[in-house]
Parts: sequence; structure tokens; C-alpha cells
Amino acid sequence: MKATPTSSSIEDYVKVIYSFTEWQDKPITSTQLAARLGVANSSVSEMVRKLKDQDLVDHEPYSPIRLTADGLKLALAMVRRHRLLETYLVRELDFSWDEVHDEAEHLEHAVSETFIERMSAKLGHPTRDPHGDPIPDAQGHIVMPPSHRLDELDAGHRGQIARISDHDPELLRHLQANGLGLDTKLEVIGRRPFGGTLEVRKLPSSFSPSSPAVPSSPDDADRLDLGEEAVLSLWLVTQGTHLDCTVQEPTAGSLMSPRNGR
Amino acid sequence: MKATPTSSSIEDYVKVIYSFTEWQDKPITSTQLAARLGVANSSVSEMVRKLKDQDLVDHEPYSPIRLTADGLKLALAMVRRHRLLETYLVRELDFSWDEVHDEAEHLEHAVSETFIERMSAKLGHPTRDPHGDPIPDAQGHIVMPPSHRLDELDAGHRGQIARISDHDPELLRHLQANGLGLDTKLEVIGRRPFGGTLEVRKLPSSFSPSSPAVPSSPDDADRLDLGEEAVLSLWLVTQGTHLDCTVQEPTAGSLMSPRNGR
DNA sequence: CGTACTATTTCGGTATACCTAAAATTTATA
DNA sequence: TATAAATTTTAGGTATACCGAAATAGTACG
Ligand SMILES: [Mn+2]
Ligand SMILES: [Mn+2]
Ligand SMILES: [Mn+2]
Ligand SMILES: [Mn+2]
Repeated sequence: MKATPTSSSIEDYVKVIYSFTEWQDKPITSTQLAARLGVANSSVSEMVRKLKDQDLVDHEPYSPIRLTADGLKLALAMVRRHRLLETYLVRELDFSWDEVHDEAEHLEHAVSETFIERMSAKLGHPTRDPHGDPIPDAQGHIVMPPSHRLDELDAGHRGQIARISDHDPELLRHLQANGLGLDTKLEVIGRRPFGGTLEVRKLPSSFSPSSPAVPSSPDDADRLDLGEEAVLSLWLVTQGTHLDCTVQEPTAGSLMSPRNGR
Repeated sequence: MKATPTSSSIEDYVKVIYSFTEWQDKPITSTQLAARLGVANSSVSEMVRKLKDQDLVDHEPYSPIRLTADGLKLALAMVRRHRLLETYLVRELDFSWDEVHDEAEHLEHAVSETFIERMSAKLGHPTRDPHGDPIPDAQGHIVMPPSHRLDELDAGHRGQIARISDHDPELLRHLQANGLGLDTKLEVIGRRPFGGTLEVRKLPSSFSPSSPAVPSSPDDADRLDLGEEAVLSLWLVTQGTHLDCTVQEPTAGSLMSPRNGR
């Protein structure tokens, strides 16, 4: 309800609320928000009340938390900051993709708008970050690449890695050690029985759906078993969809473009 | 007396205490510290007590405040951060020298040690910032260039601008508009009567003390009148001393090398 | 449909870093 | 050297953002 003095805490709350619905639509609950922020549930209750006073979230007691238009706008601004910073750190300061998240988490609150825009210009206005996450433009427009989480894909599907969750640096290092990175092409071979690993095969980067020649040598060195955490952290673009997010005009009623899945 | 949780406030206090004695030796008082930090005197009293508890300052009630060895170490680390950041913003992100101070003031608290060192490496380990202030090395060694504030110099002295106080962006823009910048060569012509301006003459950058040919055309376009604020904000290296600070071994008992003046 | 279990909020408290006003101390001046 | 003026500290209070424990609301199921 009020004109808003924002703070780095508020920025983080709003960003986490947004992120929760970026790749699926169930809204976040108090407990989930507390877990992601590493604070007590009681702290979330208090802060959510404040966010509601400032008209950044909609919230009825005992129900999940949703961003208002203002909240979404702030969240997208923070997401833009975070992802541009990650991209900059990797491209200009020799950070590796598993190091950037924590650094960006702090810097996003400290840099000026001028800094952000100079950085974006220097990078050539990139549209995705080192983990494949799309970067909103300065007006808050964002376009999600039409991708599927690896656990949704059946055997035989082929695609290119469009996004890797950057939450766990360990996992990022593990994937890299096994030759998996953004844009790596994969084929799903199949699921090992009873919630086990998912078997995939790396495809040569030359592979494309238009060249349907699929060299199928069953047990070469390109096969890999991916554990549960990896499977839930990888998103693939299937068919020939190209990966760079292109900015769209804002859709009426929301700053976000419609997601694909579901 | 205690192992220390540091905070951005503490970092700023210690940095301001240090800065006060960087170009002269009288220690800072409570009121001066409050003025520079933009807080109430009472806030300083409280914070100084805390700094003393943490062994960052020496302080007896009603007397000035001095850094301990630990305090100096922290201050020099912050000064390094600040000045490297300013240098980076100017060289890599197209900031102008009057914009960088405020940005660095925030960033200095947010960046990691890794960030600082990557930045320093990328810049080739610079030893002075865009305003001529020396940058301490990673061990906290700093060397002040042997310079004199413009108001200490008599008519006839010649020298090169070694440092310009970066506190007032307005002044920086004004100096730049009049063609004065780091390393500009000047000759002091004289003081206008009764606390008025100081008249100086810009010398061609080709001028050097070894070439004592001093082309003296009295009233050309290179003459300038500098007001009080400008005179107090400019430091000159006289004679042929070169400007780049070279890192020295630490002197016993202090991390700082002896200053020249006084 | 009532009771146990869980999720969420409320309550009382803590730590940091500020503030204004009042008290204490130092310094300047008559 | 008293007294006035300026400086500095202390006292009392605010705002933010946390916490653990207690109270309350919602859900699950026997
Ligand atoms: Mn953050
Ligand atoms: Mn990322
Ligand atoms: Mn600062
Ligand atoms: Mn500077």
C-alpha cells in the first residue's frame, strides 16, 4: 500500500518468490521460502507482512505467497542484475560457472543501475547467463526457452542442454568433469529401474535434427548415468529450437511471456 | 580485545579514520569523524567504543581516535578495494573519474577477495587510482608519492599533478573542463591578494626539469585562477620525481612507509 | 467428526546502527 | 580562575531483520 524503501533483504525475498515459479507454477509457501532463504519461518511471516504492506506480494494468512505486478517488476530487475553479473564475472573476470552465483548474490544489491547498463552494453546485451537462465531486458521482459526438465523426457528424445540449475556448485563441477555443459547435445537412453539413474548419451555437437543420420554405437565412451539431482537440474530443448532468448513485446497484464510447459 | 565480526559500517569508520591521516598527521576527532561519515556525534561515540573493544582503534574518552595495527590493516585492505574498484570502473566500464567514488563506496563492501585479486590482475596490478591516490598491495604496503598540496607552494614552483581529492565530483568536472588532470604540468604564478585565488600556468606535457627551456609568454590561454577548494584539493610532485608508486618492503612496526612532508 | 499432526503466525527478545536531548568534560575567554 | 562555549559522552529511543517458543489455524485419517 505504500511508496517503498527497498532493502537487500526485501530484494532477496522477492527474487526467491519469483524464482520458485520460474519453471513451474505452484506458488511458494512460507516454509519453502524460509528454507530457500535460510531463515526461520517466523522471520518469513513478519517479512511477508511487510512485503504485503508495500504491495509487493498478495497474501492471505495460511496461504501461499504470490507477487503483485510491482513485486514482479522488482524481482525481474533483481534477476536481471544477478544474471548479468554472473555473465560478466565469467566473461570478463575469469570466474568459473560454479563460482559466480555466490558473488552475484552479494553484488546484485550493491551495484548501481548505471553499472548494470554499462556492463550489459559491454557484454553485447546477452540474453542468457552462464547456466542458461534467461536475462530479462531493462524493461523487465523475459522469454523462457521452451525446454523440458530431463526427468520429463522419455527414452529416445534428443536435445540440447538449455539450462542447468546453478544452485549446487558441486554438481556444476561434476557435470563439467563429465563433459556436460550448456548446449551439449544429448539423447535419453533410458531409466535404470526403481528410481535409479537416467542413462544418456552425448551426441556430437555437429548433430542436428535436420541431419537425421544418428550414428548409434551402443556402448561407447559417450554414455553417462545421471543421478537424481543431476536429472532434476538439467533442462533440454528438444527439436531444432534455437537457444538464444529473443526479447518480446510485453504481453498485456503481465511482464512475463507465457512459459511453454504444462 | 575480541575476535572480530566486521561490518560495512565498521569498514567505513576505519577507512575514514585512516584517510584523515593519509596526507597529514593530526589524528581525527569524534566530530570530524561524524562529519565525514554523515552521522551524529553520538553515533560515533558508540561505534568508537565498539571499535576499541575489537582492538581496531586506540581511544581515551575526549581525545582523538587512532588506528591500532589491526585497524590499520583493515583500513588499508578497504582502501585497496576502493581504489582498485575506481580504477577498474574507469578503465573497463567507461565510468568517468567523477562518477566512480560513490559506486566504489558501495562495492568495496560487497566484493570478495577473489574478485579484488582477479580485478587487480586484469588491470596489471595498478599502483594508483584515477585520482592519483596510491593503491596498497595485497599485503597492505603503500607508498605515498612525495607531493605537496598546491597551497604550500610558492610562486615559481613547477610540478606535475600527483593527486586530486576525489571528494567533490563537481570540482573534478570543473578541473577537467579547464584541462587539469592527473599528470598535468603546472607552474605556480602567484597568489591573488587577500585569500583570493591562486594563479597557475599549464606547462606543455613535453616540459621536463632536465629541459630547463621555459617558454614564458605572460598572458596566454594557459593561465588559470584556482579557487580555494581547488587549491586545497590538488597535490603536486615537484622536480623530476616519477609518479608511479613503487611497492616497498614493510617497515618494522608499521605497514605504512614514511610520508614525506612534515 | 474429533483428534493428532503440521504449517503458519504471534509473541517476547536480541543485535546493529542509527537518532535527539541531556549530562559531563574540556577549552577558551574575560 | 571562574564562567561561558564547544566538544564529547551517556541515556533513552527507533527501525530493521533476525531468532526460539508458544499459540493458532489447517489437514489428514482412524
Ligand atoms: Mn542476494
Ligand atoms: Mn545463474
Ligand atoms: Mn563504503
Ligand atoms: Mn579515488
